[in-house]
Amino acid sequence: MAQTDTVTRILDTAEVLFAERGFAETSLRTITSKAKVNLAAVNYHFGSKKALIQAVFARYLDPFSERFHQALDELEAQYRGEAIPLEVLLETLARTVLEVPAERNSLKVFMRLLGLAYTQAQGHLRRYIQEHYGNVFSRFSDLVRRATPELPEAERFWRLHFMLGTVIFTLSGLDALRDIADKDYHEHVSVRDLIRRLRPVVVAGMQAPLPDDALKVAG
Amino acid sequence: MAQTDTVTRILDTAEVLFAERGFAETSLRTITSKAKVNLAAVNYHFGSKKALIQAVFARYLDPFSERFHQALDELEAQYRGEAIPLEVLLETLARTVLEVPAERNSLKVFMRLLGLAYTQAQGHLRRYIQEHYGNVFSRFSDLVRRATPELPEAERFWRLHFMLGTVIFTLSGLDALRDIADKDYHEHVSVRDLIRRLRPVVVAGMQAPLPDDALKVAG
DNA sequence: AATTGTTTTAAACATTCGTTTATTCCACGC
DNA sequence: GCGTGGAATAAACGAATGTTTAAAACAATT
Repeated sequence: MAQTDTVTRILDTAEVLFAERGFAETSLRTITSKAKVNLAAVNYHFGSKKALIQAVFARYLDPFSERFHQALDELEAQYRGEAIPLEVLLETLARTVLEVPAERNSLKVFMRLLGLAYTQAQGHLRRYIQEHYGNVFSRFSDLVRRATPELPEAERFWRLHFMLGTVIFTLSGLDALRDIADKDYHEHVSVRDLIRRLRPVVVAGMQAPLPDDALKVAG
Repeated sequence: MAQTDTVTRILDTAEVLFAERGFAETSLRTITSKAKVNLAAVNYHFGSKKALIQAVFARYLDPFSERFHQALDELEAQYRGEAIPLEVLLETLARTVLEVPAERNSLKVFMRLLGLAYTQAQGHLRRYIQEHYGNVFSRFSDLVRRATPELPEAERFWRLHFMLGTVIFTLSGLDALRDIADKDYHEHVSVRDLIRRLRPVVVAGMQAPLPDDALKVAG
């Protein structure tokens, strides 16, 4: 075995560079030279750049998916058919998201990658994620439905994505925002600190009063 | 003058392609061929691809900035030194954002571009926007401060960006989300409809209770 | 009609990219 | 020791990119 496995070194380097610059802006040559690995190694071990991108995501999402399913199993057993409160669901989601990358101290990278998955073109990535991890989102989404029976179907769908936007946007653009915050408010925030701030905002957003029906149909 | 001005045709085509695929993924050859314009025209009229990207943004943000300043002038005159209520500020912001691209029916494109400006690498773009339009944000941000005196400085800063994330993330990923919503809920939403849904969520998020101080200092 | 300055055009340029090839290296089993 | 097979390497390939060049086309002025 080399000093560290070549595959691991590629993944470690790639995820950081992808998170910093995006996929198209990160060349295989940049990755392999920074990882001190031969250029051809990526195609040898992963097959293509697309496959490397997917592998980077899988390394986070596989453990996340497994742990989150497990955590939801426990919650469902605990609540025995009753609806699980929204705060508990959100808390569990947050805890799992925090746990997974904690071992490698890469929470920031993970968040940024999630943001990229949504905003970057890369149709193959969206398909890959949808195909491999769509059921986790479905399950969570069903539980949220039972926790917020007062919300109309569509309203809940949109609010979930509003909140997803809040979290991913903030945490994925964290570095830039933190620079401003440091400068203007002399208060250095950690990711965990931010999540503490996010919680009441997300809960309040989900439970906001329904919009009035004016202008319901519009062009 | 050609059928339509070459510069305009380039801008019209570029903004749509940028919004669809991002900046790095859109080549000058794709733009110029779709715009039925010679490849060299971009470098002749704009100087470089970077300058073209900035010009695309300026065409939206210049009118936006002007109108928004003007709207805030009127509000300040109307409230004569009193604090302008948060709802009014948000309403004014939303109205201006809706007005600017309305003339070209390009609200979706505008929103997507805003999202890209935040999430794509393109350091030059962030610098350009900060430099040219930073004062509009500052002014708005000051008015929000006066409207929410109960919020600690830093908390308000972060909540503003939480809400910015909600809006930009949702509207810039609109097409993908709308596909799902159409399929699952048979309810087709317009951008204006979404903004109607967004309003109570944003207001509630800004006015959410403060987070408890547990774990205030964390790694 | 000739001249001027601007715009358009086709072609080439120099890089950079992802991928492939052919070779070398190296550990392991026989 | 020898051969075998997986891994690493250097080099090249073909395609695509942003940019530049130099000539042609055009419009307006005198």
